[in-house]
Amino acid sequence: MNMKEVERKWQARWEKTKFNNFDDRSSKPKKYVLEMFSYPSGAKLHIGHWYNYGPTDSYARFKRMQGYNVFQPMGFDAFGLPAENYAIKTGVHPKDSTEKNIATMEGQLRAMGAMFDWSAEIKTCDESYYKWTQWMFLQLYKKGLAYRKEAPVNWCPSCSTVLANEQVVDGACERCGTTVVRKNLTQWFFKITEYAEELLTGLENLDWPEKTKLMQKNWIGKSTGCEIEFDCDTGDKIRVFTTRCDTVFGVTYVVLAPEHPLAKKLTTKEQLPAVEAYIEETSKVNEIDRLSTAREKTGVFTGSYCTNPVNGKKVPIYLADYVLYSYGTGAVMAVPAHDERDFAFATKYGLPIVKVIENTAGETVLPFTEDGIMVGSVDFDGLSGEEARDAVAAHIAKLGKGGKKVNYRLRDWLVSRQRYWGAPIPILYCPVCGTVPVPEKELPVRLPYDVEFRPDGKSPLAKHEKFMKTVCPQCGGEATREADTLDTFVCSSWYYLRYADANNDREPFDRDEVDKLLPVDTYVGGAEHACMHLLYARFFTKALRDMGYLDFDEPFLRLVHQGVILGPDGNRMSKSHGNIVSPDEYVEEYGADAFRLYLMFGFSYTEGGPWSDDGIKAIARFMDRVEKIVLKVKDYPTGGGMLGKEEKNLNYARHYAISRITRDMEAFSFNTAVARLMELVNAIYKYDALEEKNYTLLKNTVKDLLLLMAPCAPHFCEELWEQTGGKGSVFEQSYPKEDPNALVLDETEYAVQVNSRIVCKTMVENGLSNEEIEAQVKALPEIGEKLAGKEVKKCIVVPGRLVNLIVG
RNA sequence: GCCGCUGUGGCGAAACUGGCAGACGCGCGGGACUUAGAAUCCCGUGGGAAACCGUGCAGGUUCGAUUCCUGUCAGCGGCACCA
Repeated sequence: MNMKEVERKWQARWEKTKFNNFDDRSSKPKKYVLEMFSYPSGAKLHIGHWYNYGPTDSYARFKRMQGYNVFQPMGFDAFGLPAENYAIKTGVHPKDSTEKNIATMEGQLRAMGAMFDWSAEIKTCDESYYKWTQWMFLQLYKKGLAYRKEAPVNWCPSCSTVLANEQVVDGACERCGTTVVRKNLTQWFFKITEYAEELLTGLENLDWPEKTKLMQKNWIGKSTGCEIEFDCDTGDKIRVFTTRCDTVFGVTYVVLAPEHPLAKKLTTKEQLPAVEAYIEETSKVNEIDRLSTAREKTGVFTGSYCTNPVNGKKVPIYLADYVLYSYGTGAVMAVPAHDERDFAFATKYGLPIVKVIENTAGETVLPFTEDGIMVGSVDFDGLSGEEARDAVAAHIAKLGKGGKKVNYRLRDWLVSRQRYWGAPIPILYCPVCGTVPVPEKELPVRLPYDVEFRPDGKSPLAKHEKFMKTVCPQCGGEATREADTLDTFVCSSWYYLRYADANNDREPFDRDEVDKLLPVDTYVGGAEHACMHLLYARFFTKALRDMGYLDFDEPFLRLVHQGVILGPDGNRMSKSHGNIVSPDEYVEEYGADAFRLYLMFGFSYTEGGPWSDDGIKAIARFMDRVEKIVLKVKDYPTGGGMLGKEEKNLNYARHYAISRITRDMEAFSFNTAVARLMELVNAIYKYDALEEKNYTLLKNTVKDLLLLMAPCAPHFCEELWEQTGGKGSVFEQSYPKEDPNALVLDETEYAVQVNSRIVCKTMVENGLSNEEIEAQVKALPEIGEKLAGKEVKKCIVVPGRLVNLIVG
């Protein structure tokens, strides 16, 4: 078959008949199948795109043939850092390079033959889209879910610019090699923590991979503990969070994160130089290193003391970078006897170690971090575990110094970016009225085209006078615009909603349209999004629900992660590894269908693996075999009504394939689905080789083969469907349904074991009782030998599988 | 470092809920067809002469473990400004 011609023919026909567009008037149940949209960083589709979109499209087509009205949109996550970096390097404007890349990718995505509904296409960098991204920001702002506070950024003092984590290599700027420092800026945040509890409990009912749910759960990091207030001699109060308030009598010092607002305030004059040097030093260390338990602990004494509320003891206040300002209260009570980090720190700095928990199961070796009996804790001695913590927390509450507290590791979402290529934050600053949201009717706040990208200490928009200067909508006076743009994750947190009503210019989406199409039934994308994108999108959905814009709680009911196709050397494909494999030559040589089929067959979908093209020829051969037999059988007469053993076998193979492929397609187990197709083809060839055959049965089996295969090789099967006289599109046909009767066999092969070792196999008539099976097995000559003179102590019959005789 | 995942023939991989390890392919070996090659078709193929041994490694639970548990090694993903 001339695949190039066939692909063009069917793609043109689908386009012309709007075959892939969602049918708004259909009464069939809807199925929203969504692949994570593409980031147009390079001009061409890479193997990862094909791997994500090809097999998932086959799933969508499968659902369509099962009678669903399928919606499968596609778009582009078009803002982002790479386009801006490319602009800095080459001078090509991000808008120009992005639009060019998108145009190329659109063409390639069409050539893939996926049934994307292009009428719902979105590009996040279009005004018609980011207008509504800005609108989302305003709604969150109005709802009190967007706020400003100081937060650190990576700062390159030489380039005078903010760096993304990715641009920091070994603590230095990737461009100039200067050591990067942390610097505080006032930035915008979304209050995702407000939804921490619901984001956690909502996971329960989602059909998501368990590992992904677990990762989100750990990311949210709920822990129940106690907040305790330590009064400082200066009159300030330090609040600490601990999950081990049963150790509070063992506190020998308190530690603040170096960024803690009280850090400098509590420092005595004598200690100031040391403290300042330490803070400076820590600003160069990243969080991952700071959290490393293997790294040597460092810290500095502030010179001040505070009081342990439970025993009135004065303890010194230290700064140390193993305490993070972003977690809990940014301060901890240190109990070196019962915490490994505190123990290491106390040992290094010669601080006292006071044991207050005794091991009940043996010797107490410090640091002892498990639950045990409280000692040296006055009235609480003898208590342990939860009971101890409850009692201590209640006591602290009674003292008015804190009490039980639920804490989340989840932090608010920092959405400000000091960059150009993103949606401008729709806020302005008026000397009179303060922070003022841009009125909705003035949206979008347009991203100006003529900007200076060269990093020189000011973000690109801040340098653009015409953009920055504006008028306050409240007082009419002069005002300045916010110069930061939004994190691209904001754009991708609501795109799946926009697809439902992509061309609406009055509102981000019509509520009825969204409630009709959403939630997404099946969402497919990389596991690297497990925590951030997927959590942000869930947060947006919940916030929009609470603001009355939609009527469901979760955006993605089912989630599937495709694996990663690595380079042939087993490394992630990248320019630096020089191991990038382009799909283009394969598609050119074998066609889109063969390439898709190969991706489905050659890898476990959720695992991925190193690229290898061994076997792509086998797929081409398989397709040839299918074509040959389909065209051969087409010309057979009908009739031949016999139903012997051979016919029964063929019909069994046919319905076994239907049953298994249906199950495998549903489960995204594409490699086994294709294997079952191959088996069916083998069975058909075997039957066709017989002298006499039931032509009607053979024709029906071949027809089912075409229908089963259609989602996996869409152009190829459309063409064969047409050539064999099929009416309309093959995708308008119903997916074959299994006949349970055809799958019932007269007998089943059992493995027979003696003492759990296989001795022989035997055919067992179906429907026998366990006792009858046991008797039959014992009568086998091979078994008789083994059992000679021995007593059968136990007989285990696993129905349909095996018999295990235990003899003594 | 922390969180999560993965590890099965020469290779890609299968294996329902603890029940015959290696389906389906690649590769390889043999054969048919052909003047020859290509293509195609058929047969065989975990290791071992065999007893037996085999799912990263060491243990455990069980009549039975690729599957469950403990420990360990290796690789991969994420760690909040890459998306």
